[in-house]
Amino acid sequence: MVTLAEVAQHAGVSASTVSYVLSGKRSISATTRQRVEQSIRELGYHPNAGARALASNRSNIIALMVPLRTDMYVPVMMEIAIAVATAARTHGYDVLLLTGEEGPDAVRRVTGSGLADAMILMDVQLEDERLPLLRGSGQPSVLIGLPADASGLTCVDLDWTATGALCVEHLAGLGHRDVAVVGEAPAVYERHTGFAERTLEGLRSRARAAGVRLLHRACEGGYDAMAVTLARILEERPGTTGFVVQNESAVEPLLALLRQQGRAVPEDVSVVAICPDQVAVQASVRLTSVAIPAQEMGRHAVEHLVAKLDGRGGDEVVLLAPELTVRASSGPAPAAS
Amino acid sequence: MVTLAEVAQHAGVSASTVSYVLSGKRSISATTRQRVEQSIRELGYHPNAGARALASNRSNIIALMVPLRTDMYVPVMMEIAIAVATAARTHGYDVLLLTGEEGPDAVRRVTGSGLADAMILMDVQLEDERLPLLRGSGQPSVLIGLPADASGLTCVDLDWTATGALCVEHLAGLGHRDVAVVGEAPAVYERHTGFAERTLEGLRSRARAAGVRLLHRACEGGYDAMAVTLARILEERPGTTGFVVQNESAVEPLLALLRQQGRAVPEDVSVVAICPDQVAVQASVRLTSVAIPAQEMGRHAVEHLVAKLDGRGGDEVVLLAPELTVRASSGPAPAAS
DNA sequence: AAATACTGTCGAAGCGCTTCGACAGCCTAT
DNA sequence: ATAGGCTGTCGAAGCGCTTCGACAGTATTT
Repeated sequence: MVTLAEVAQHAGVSASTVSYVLSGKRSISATTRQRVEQSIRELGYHPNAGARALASNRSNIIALMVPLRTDMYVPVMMEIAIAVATAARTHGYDVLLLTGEEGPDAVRRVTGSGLADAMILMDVQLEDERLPLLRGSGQPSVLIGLPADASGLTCVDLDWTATGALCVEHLAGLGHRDVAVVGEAPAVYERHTGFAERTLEGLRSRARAAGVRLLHRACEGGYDAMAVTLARILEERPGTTGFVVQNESAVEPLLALLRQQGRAVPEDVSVVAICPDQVAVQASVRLTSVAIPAQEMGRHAVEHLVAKLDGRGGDEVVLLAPELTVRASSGPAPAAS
Repeated sequence: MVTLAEVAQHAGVSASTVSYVLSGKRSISATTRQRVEQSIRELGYHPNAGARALASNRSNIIALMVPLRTDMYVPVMMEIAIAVATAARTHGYDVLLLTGEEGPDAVRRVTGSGLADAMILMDVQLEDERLPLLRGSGQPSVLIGLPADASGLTCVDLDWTATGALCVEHLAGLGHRDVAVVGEAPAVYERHTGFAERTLEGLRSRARAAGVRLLHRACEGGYDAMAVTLARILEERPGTTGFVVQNESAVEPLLALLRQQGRAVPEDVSVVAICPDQVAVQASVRLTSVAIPAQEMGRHAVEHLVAKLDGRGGDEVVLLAPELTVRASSGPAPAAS
């Protein structure tokens, strides 16, 4: 293992000079700099992470806490995680992957040990037990998701309320008067996941304003669960002509079931999905959808975190505006029978 | 930030004693141990990761390199990543998330800086440019995936050759004589990803042995691409009654297309998928499938890595035996028309 | 020409921990 | 009783880096 001292000796300068070349914190003459850089290259020197962290009190690591459960949105999580890792690297940070398993303890551990300089939390609940700790620790952090009380915290999220409203607006504009919402698994609502509840809120309030009857049903996803859910929806509201689906694993089953029942999409029934674009275009019918901008959320989170670490910018809630893309799954409501 | 020295003072012992209590590397009397542990709790002490890494030359971090591209198997990747993180924690390790983006440089960086004690590589190509580096670095590592030359390396993977064989065997046993394989995206084959090529090998050799005609087509996935692929398959082999699908995003489109063409599953056509169980049971037809044991692979990788770090066990190739679960998508071949 | 301000470099201290050798006190075997 | 072996604890060195203050040398100002 090559050390700073060896580089210094090889270049004929002192260790501190090499350090300053590396960090740029003091001016160094061009000739010295070049000589040092040359030595670094020749020797294949890499600064030792531990020593650096100890001396500078900075680890250059960002902790990313992902949910352990894989009952929802796996590809979205993955996309965010990769976006975070990639964005972090462009700022010289590495990413430590924490699973939700340890829960709040992980926050304590990472904060206490100086393992990471900052944290990004995903899958935030409305009342999340990690938040008091985070507020108390003084550790820079960004949430992906929006808790009930965001004071003193920086959050990045899609504007789910607006997302819900947008879906209803689209369907209402096409003349649909009975709209059913196929939601996430019941467990998601039970643990008061912000995005699910907010979407519902947006759906409902816009439905009220637009005179649309709205029926919401949680759904586990998968073919069988969707079959049951659909049957119950149609029993209760036989005149349903519009569907909003916020559950990736219910989309394809729903389309299959509708087809099977002889309901044509979009002629008889319109479907709007809330899902990543990739899912929307790969479905058996190109779906009109509101995209979940996973990459953008990950990138935003990192940018804000880095800003905080650099002493720029403070707490803030960033809500990304939803965008609805019209594809082949939605059209005018059929003439009332 | 509480330090070792403060704990020592609080407990009325020397710093080294506290250190030995923590590491258990020397015997400590019960009373002293308890007093120290008490102080640690009272003060809320957490060892500083950087200092520890510097002094012990061990970071207690495992680097996990995941592919950047998300063109395949995203949920599988995520599941492996989470399994790795979880398993690593039970051994006292944290996981650093590296994306493939940096490529071989990431290996150099992590190895050189002592950021991580070991690496796990995913998405290994048959001829992977990271491998020579890894061999040279002497850094303990485990691959998830199997390169062409595994000498001097530890690898964990599903036995894809056997997986392919198993699929054909199942269909052949049911009397199918014309089997089509819907594979991964062409790019996956072009970059010589081990699992894809090995599966094909297994499919082909067993088909030959069983007298089954096999037609393989790469497929991007998604509805449109699957439609084109299916049309070409049926044009070339109109008598096809069995399908093997190794592409998550082609499964549901294929089922939809078959339905649409009036081909009943499993009466007219049998489908065997290679996918995680969760996908198989959530599909619109419960799929006969060979499971991809993501969790198990992640766990195995960590166990082997930890063994290496502890000086136990050496290089080894672990191939997990595939298991085929019969569900509702496969049945006897229809009587020849 | 003297005073002042930069610029570029160095030496040394110190970050918080692990670990080695030393050693005091005690127990066991001769 | 004495040598030898354990046990439990301590002090000190050192891991590789950053950073502060010092300072020599040169440039700028008065």
